[in-house]
Amino acid sequence: MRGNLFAVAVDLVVLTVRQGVFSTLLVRRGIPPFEGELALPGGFVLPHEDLLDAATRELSEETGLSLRGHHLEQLASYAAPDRDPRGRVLSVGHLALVPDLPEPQAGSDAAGSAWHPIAELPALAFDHTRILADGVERARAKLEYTTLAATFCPQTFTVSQLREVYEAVWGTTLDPRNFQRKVTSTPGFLLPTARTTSSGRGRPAQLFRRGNATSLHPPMLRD
Amino acid sequence: MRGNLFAVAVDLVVLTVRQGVFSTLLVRRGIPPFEGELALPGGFVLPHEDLLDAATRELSEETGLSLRGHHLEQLASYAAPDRDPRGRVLSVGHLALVPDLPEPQAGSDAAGSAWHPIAELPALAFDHTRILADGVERARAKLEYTTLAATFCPQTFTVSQLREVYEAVWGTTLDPRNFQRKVTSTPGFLLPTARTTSSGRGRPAQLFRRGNATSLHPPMLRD
DNA sequence: CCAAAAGTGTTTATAATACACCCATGC
DNA sequence: GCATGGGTGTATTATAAACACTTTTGG
Repeated sequence: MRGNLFAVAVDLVVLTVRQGVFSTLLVRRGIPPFEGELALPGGFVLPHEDLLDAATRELSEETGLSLRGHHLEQLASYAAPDRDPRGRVLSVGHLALVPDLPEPQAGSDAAGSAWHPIAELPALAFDHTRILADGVERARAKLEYTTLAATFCPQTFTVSQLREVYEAVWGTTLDPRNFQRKVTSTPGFLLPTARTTSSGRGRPAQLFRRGNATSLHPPMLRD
Repeated sequence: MRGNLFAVAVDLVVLTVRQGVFSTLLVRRGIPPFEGELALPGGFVLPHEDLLDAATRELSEETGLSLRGHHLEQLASYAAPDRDPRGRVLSVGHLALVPDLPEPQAGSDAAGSAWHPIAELPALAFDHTRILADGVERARAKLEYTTLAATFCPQTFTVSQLREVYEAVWGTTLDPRNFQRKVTSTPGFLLPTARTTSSGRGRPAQLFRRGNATSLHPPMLRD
């Protein structure tokens, strides 16, 4: 085997919708390089570790948040020769879509972490601005023709909550009545629950769980 | 920097349509491990090399084929701890979509290479069966909602040639008349040329070049 | 003239949009 | 009762599919 060795890291684009705002999780770096700057959560892969395991572990270590039961997929790899001042580092970007989680806690290598609105992003360390942009683009594209929007909702949710996800991610407004028909008539998108919401004004809404369908024909948004 | 070092390789899923058959390029390995078995073209990334450059170089070295001017994109990374008997190797899979190219030539580390129909694939070395399956799936998905089908065609081509690409990749038949209207009425898909085909039976067809549009609304195939 | 492939027009089915309307609850 | 959000029905419009038909070449 040729001796051109790389360090391999994972970085995470963790996206959510909280209070109607499409947001991502950023850490304040506690160690060099880029100490004190904002970055995606992430770190090096261990010798016998799988990539997805590494992503889950690093997020837990740096923010205290667990990805158990939430959507996690590989995004892309970034390997420009000069992307890390420490040497040749290939980073495998990951995309996680989660519901509104608890506030993150500071952990190893991170001075702290917090949710930031996608609409007003600061500059990030390394090439993380690009990785984040790729993750946001992928998330928006996937919402369009899959049922992944429901991964932003709690375990049970109403049609309105689901609609607010689309509206937050795309910055559009959708007709509540046509939206309702669209999602309830798509087989496998929503699993009906016997329960309804009791809180709030107006007629109580039915609660649903995520269905097992993945693809969405036709797409949710037309250009 | 922690000392968990990986070798990094690139592997290529090179797809084309030749004589109406959706096909991929495979090499016969000339060195261990898996010597003598079929595999995707690929190899290790050099110390200061970018991933796309490495993919282009390795394909050229192993098959003599050039990707200049053709579609090449990153597919995904594969890093299961035991995927390579030589040690920890992360491979970045790539997807290339090319027109009907010349026959490949044997090169370094490869005893030979040839086009194989996607419909009747042999077992491959390493986890290359999985990488190839992911590449084919991605290509099929992208044809549906992008204008990438034209990357399988020569520099100038007719509407019929383009239709044959869709039919070969998906194994369906499409109505030539509706297809014609669909692609010619999509802005930026096809750039008209002054020339027409002179060969063949029937009315000569107009020749087109690839347009600069990328996305295709609405998608070409409905489920 | 005939066969074959290119390309156009028109009808029909289907699906998306707009929006009027009714329902169930809190106050 | 009335405001508020949930949910259904329906007319209109846009789009896709089916297919009859015309065009232009080779033999």
